[in-house]
Amino acid sequence: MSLYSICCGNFHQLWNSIGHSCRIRFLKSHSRIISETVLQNRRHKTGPFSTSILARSTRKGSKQSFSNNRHLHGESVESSIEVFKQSDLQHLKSLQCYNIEEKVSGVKPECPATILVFDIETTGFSRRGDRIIEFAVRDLAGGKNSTFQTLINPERVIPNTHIHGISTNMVCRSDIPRFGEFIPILLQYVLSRQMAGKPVLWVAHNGKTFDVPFLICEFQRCKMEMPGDWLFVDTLPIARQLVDGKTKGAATLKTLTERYKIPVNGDAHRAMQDVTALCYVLQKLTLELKITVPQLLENSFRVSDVATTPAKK
DNA sequence: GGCCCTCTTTAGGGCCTT
Repeated sequence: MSLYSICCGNFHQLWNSIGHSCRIRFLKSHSRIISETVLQNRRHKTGPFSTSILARSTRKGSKQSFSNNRHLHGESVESSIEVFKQSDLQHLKSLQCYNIEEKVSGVKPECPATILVFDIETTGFSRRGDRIIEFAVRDLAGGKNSTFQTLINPERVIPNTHIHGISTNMVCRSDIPRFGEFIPILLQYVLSRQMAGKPVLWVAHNGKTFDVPFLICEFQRCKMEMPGDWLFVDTLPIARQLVDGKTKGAATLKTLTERYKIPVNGDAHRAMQDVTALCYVLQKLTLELKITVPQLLENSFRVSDVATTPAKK
């Protein structure tokens, strides 16, 4: 099971929706309209395919590696034509072979997890002294209500408006939820997206040392616990398998969007814009490094794996 | 501030996030 097979139709939508990102201030979901092109393509597709390939990290000294097995579906490849370069498609098609088991059963394998790409905006870099002021997430499965974003009231002056454009007056209002009020809404949203008996896989860029510890500290400050079936993946070490990690700026989200020629519109450093960009980057990274969803799960980390210090009282 | 790399490990510096 690859991200390709999960997201092709959704990424097709993403591609078409760039420039039409959510501008919702508080808890309004963003619906997806299924493309007629994708639907038409799917009507003419053959059964599912899968293949096994050898994939190794080429970055010297990299400690993170992903083993093999990728699964592709004919419909995924075909419906992604408008999203990917012809060279990418040729690469994918060259990997295809019949999976007898799937062909006989005719059952399309389900994704082993709900994959949620997310990003936060904060009042600064310190998870102890700063606060989250915006949260955005996109479910790679797509469909209705697949995106969700909200501003969050930090109950303090925002010193870095020049970074994200979010001012104190925008969030320090009675109609903007505090993080403690936001948590149950987030939990309810995630539950609405979660498949029974399967984990939730959160994806963020530099999430291991920034987004996830920030979230954990906010949960702790509100005396709440994260669900035990939440797993996390950081795209930064994955990207560093492809680029020179010692070169300044080589693995930033901005550089990666430029590397893959991903058009980025809208306000810079806003959470949903970065989420949309990261969705594309994730797809491209996993394609280039031949990383499957099971491999992402195998290399994910849990809350207990993140070193955090208590939030300041 | 954690992670990673190296001119390292008895340390120091750069990257990445807002």
